[in-house]
Amino acid sequence: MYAVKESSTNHANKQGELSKCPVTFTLDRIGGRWKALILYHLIAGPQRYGALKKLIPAITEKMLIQQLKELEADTLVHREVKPVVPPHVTYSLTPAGTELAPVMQAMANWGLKYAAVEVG
Amino acid sequence: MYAVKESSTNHANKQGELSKCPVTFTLDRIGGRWKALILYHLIAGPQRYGALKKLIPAITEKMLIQQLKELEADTLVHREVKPVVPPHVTYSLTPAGTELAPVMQAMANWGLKYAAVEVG
DNA sequence: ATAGATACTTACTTTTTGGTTAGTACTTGT
DNA sequence: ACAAGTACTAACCAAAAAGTAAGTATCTAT
Repeated sequence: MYAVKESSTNHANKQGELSKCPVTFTLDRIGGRWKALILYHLIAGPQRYGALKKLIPAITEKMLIQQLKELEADTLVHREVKPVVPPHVTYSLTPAGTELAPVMQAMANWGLKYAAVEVG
Repeated sequence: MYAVKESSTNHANKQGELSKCPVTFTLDRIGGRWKALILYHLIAGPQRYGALKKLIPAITEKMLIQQLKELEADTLVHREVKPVVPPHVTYSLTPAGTELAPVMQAMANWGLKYAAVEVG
């Protein structure tokens, strides 16, 4: 016979939630499938909405806009609208977004090295 | 009246999938809510399963083990079992995992800086 | 005999994320 | 009058990720 299990639930563990570690803080803003990728493509400079769509062909319009909005809300990207028709909207990194560049750059470096390993 | 929409679906865009960018490659292995955090806590050195659980109180056992397994399958972490009872299992970074440290370190740096901004 | 320690495993449910498909606004050029 | 171009928006549904709660194995110490 075995003793009754104490529980390994998230709820029971939530006590530690407030004392978040810095990595968790960052992950909360740039985690997910798309955000780091979007930010990466903005490092080189501002991009129009349509340009981002082309740079990240796998993303759907819904996701691209949703993620851009969230990044904007977190003040990582800046959105600029030229009042013309058809619309002309440009996205760029804010200072806070720019300071994330090392993260994406490190990812790119690692990816370059190990993608090559797996192929070759 | 409007023209019929072409489609902005993922399927239609999948042509670009093979020519993956290096960031996507990296994200495929360390993306998600937990992996970067786990790797971060292994930078300082090998950790037992139970130690990781304490270092990351918000994670459930199921997730911790599942993520560790995936990281192991991607040869980012190494799992070592001492054949004793009770079990004694140690996780550590592989060379490939170690080379990801700059990513997590950059995240930690940014997190430290901007978490402070939000509070202060 | 049984409780304790450690590292898992499994079945099930909920939550979150993402995809599909369609539509809108507005102005210029034909 | 209408098609084209650009940047969205919204309703609905499916899939993936994560959470919950419980159980298992094995040896040591009591």
